[in-house]
Amino acid sequence: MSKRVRVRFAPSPTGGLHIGGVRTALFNYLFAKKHSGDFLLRIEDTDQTRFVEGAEEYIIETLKWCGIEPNEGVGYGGEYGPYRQSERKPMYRQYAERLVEAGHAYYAFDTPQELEEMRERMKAAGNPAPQYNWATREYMKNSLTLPSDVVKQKLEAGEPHVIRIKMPRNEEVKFEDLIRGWVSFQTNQVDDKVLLKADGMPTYHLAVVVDDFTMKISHAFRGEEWLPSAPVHVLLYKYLGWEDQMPLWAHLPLILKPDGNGKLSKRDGDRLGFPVFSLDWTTKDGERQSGFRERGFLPEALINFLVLLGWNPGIAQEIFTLDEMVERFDIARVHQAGAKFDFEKCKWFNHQYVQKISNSQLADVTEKILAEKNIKAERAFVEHICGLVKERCTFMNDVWDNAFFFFQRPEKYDVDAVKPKWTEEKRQFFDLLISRFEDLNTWENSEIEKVFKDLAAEKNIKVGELQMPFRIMLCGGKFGPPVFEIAHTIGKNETVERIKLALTNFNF
RNA sequence: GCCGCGUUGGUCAAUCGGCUAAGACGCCUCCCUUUCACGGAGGAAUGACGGGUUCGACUCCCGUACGUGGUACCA
Repeated sequence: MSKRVRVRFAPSPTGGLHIGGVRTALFNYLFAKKHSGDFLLRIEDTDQTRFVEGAEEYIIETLKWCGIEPNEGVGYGGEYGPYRQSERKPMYRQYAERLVEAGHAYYAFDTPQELEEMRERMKAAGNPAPQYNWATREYMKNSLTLPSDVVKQKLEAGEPHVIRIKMPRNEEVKFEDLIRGWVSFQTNQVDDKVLLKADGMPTYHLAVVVDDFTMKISHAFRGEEWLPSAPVHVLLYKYLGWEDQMPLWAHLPLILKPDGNGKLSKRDGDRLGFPVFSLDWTTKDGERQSGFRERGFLPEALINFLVLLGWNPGIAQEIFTLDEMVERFDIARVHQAGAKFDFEKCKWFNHQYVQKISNSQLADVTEKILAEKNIKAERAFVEHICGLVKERCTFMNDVWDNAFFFFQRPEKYDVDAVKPKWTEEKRQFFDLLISRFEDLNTWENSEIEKVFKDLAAEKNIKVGELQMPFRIMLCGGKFGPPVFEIAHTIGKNETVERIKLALTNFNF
């Protein structure tokens, strides 16, 4: 009987949540649902200097928007709280001290300056990345080098100190990663990580194992950037006597920049013109970072795109509902290699999903844009327009760009599309067309087309040669739904007015 | 530098020792449409390199190269 599946998404509230975080949350969610387990949200706010107001709410809102809500944790309650690490502060120290007593950790009194000096000295001696480890700790101020009475005295005097893990010498630490298989490390290569900081807060290393253990986490998924410190966590489970309760690890591949090298960062969005955050976010410096939601993405599309970045069910199908993802998801099929973010493909997914959406939903978004432009329109009309141009929309807020001419007359004309083939005969055709249109009693699509084509035949001009100028008169450019559909939709009077207006402008 | 992880078309990727190497995005051509888009039909484009193991290697092993991550009292 295996234990209940409990997974957690544990972000730090340091700003907007970028899509790498969203994907980590998604994989956790899918795994939890797949195994009828729990999905919890834990906030890792142990670094008080990096805490950002509002970031926690942002994370919760993102999860809600994406439809991958936790069922336990910050904002959701549960039996294993508190779920904010800052609120758990009092419980970490005892574990760190337990480790000290057992000889697996020690007090270190080195000041930041002393640490800096040590590093400078080592660098000067040719070590590019000095560590506080099995070798250097011998020369530092800690409970391993200082006489015990001095240590006791410092502790009692309340001298600032940290607790560091004492990495063993010449040992191999290995564990089986759900995605990568067996991974092993030599302890000599790992430094004596700080477990408890001078301010009494735990570092990530201590907090993640204490919390995962006490919250009964069964599977721990996190980004690949954590792999190098995994041996510290594995050892901590061992030293704390929780080895048999250690969650199964899975280190997720990174999401990389579309161009060049490195992992996707906040900067790449601005540089290449696409969002990397879930929602719009304004930093306290007033810097605005755009989000997928405001950009016009549908959460289902974003999720669908993200689930396939680093995971593949092995079938040709690419469009999945959340339920289908849950059904097919398998952590063992997550890739080992990082994946480059491809905005074109991301847009394709959104286009697919926009096509499925109702005209009414599209109209909701479009009405807001119309309101901003002070344009009033009947709801039914807006919905009809949305239906007409939907297939041309990649984003939810694309309707205006594809349909503005239904709401206002063109402000300029694509003269290059008309001028070269414009003739006096064509002008006469349109003059006549105006009166033919005015004589019409009804204004049906087919009827408009018939009148237009009959007149073209009378004047012996090819219909195709006339349709383009007609389109330019109505829309201003070479785009949009079928012309007769446009004429029908804007109505007879407006159509006639636009022809007249265009004719006065077509002076070539 | 050291350590970890990785490497199938431009990108996402299938393949679990039998490959004439799927599919999707993007790109190109054609058809539809005398617009744009959608849709349809085609096309170009891939196993980093070198050694093994094997009847047979994209698949397994080793080395090299390259990429990526870590190397903080940040997560």
